[in-house]
Amino acid sequence: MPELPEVETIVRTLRPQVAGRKITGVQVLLPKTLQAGAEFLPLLAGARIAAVRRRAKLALLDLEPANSPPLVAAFHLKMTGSFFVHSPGTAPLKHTRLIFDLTEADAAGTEPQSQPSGRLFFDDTRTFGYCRIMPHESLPLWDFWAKLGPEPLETPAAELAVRLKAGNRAIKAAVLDQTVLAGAGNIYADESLFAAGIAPTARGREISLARLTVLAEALQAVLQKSIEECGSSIRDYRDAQGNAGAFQNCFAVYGRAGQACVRCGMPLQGARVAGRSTVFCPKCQK
DNA sequence: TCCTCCCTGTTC
DNA sequence: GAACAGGGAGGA
Repeated sequence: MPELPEVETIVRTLRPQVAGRKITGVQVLLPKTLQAGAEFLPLLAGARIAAVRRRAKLALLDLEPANSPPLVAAFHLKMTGSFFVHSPGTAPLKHTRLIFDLTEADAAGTEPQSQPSGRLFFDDTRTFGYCRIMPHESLPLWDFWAKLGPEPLETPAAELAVRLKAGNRAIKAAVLDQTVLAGAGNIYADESLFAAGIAPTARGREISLARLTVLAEALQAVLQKSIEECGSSIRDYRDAQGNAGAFQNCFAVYGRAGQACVRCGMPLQGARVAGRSTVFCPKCQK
């Protein structure tokens, strides 16, 4: 379940492995994974990977085809998407959905080498993830992209607080809503609500702006800390070098229903909020 | 605003 | 062999 810190870690570990290299070919092993942009596949042979970046929970490859305008490949990893660079000739794995064959990084002005020197695999066990290829200039026209809220780590907490206050739903639903702020998922929603002492079911409208600012700051802190720990590895998350993160060792509430609250010792409570499994402390969170 | 569904591997 | 994990689309 890559959320913002995990996708950021994946992008950081993928970047040095593929940036500057050229694509020599693409294999689509599961058609539905390529959710849009199949018509651009013929342009990819010879395209240079100019940048690897993140927005919200999306991993983006900026591509420069040889003789046409820039493209972007936008990947949503959902729960089980992952990247890994294998040696040339490596056969697809059981859950490999997409393969980009790559050359070595090219020196400026040189022709792309004809021999592939690596294969970028997009693996996705549960097939919820997707890739969309589109012209770079079309990115703002993609509805999901256009509706994304601000990056929580690049936005003042006070501004995030105002956005969280809108609406009358459970505050956890607002934190998870990518149009309110982009990048939080179930883990970081629960962890930030605990850190801020706010019950996940509290209604945004009824929480003071001061407390919502505390929540926004808590979210920023927990995301930042998790990035430093290279994300949370529960079940199968790995970065693009196959390494696990360590932030799961810092969880105060996520996955700890029935265990003692780290603050007051009371048993943590499990519940279902906003359609998601939720853990909170009934005493510390109001 | 809230619920169901998509999907497969793991756990009970 | 059922319950569960969950981001986001789509419908009630």
